[in-house]
Amino acid sequence: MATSARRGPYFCGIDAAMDVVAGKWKSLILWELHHYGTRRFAELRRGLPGVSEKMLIQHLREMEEDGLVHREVYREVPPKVEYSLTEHGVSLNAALAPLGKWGTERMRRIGAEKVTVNVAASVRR
Amino acid sequence: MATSARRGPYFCGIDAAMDVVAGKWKSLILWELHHYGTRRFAELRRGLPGVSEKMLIQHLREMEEDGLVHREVYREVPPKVEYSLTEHGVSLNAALAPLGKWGTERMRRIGAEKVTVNVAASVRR
DNA sequence: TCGGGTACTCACCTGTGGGTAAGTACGGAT
DNA sequence: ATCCGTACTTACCCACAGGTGAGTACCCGA
Repeated sequence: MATSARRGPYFCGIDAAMDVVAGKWKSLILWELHHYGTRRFAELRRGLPGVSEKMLIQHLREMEEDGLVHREVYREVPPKVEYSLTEHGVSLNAALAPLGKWGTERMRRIGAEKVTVNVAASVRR
Repeated sequence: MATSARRGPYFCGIDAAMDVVAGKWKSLILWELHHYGTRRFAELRRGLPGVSEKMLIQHLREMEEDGLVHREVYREVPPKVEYSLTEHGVSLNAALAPLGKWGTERMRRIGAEKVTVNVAASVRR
């Protein structure tokens, strides 16, 4: 994978911000961590119906590199790892809030559906 | 191309907003149109050093579909087309402002460079 | 007459983002 | 004895985002 850069050069601030948020699940991870404060790997996986474990880890690692996410490992058996937002992650999440509002408004306008979380299915597997 | 959907379903507002902004140049087009009010195709191309004409058009068409951009054609020779933001485009741009600030701060933190616009080169070709 | 500028369209190609599926090491429950 | 759950890692595969380069129809300036 060679741990892609995400260090510019950028055209502008939006460009730089989009770079760390780009990725199918990153904004959702951000939201999930903000909402719950602290989450374990499997909790995140269940909270984001449809993520593959590979992408979840990859995104978490990148967000850690980018200083958005803190990773706390408890040397236990079975393994336990807790993820949480750093100060930068929290501020990024705050900066995304107006965008979220705009998006919600857009969903209303175009009558988009929300993802139907088939809880039964996602728990089953 | 089959004009991809961008109509959800979405997990949340951010998801819905990211969907219309996703694309290497869209946020920059938004900024450019916001800054200048109205821009012609070739002006945009020159304003975004590195865009391919194909992507510029494709993005503009999608943003028009999404109701962010207005396209005004003047039936002249040589052709003249003016692009500008719609009300929704303007509000999206406003919603992106805090994100832009955050990104600018991040650039400062990590010491990222700005894209060096080699004007000579981009004019030459 | 040639080149450059307008705004595109079309065909082709490649890199990579993201998905699938299996494997690992360990303990507890059934 | 087997399966489930923890948190991953690895290998493989494919769709598609985005780039390249050429073509179009017209006019203007050198």
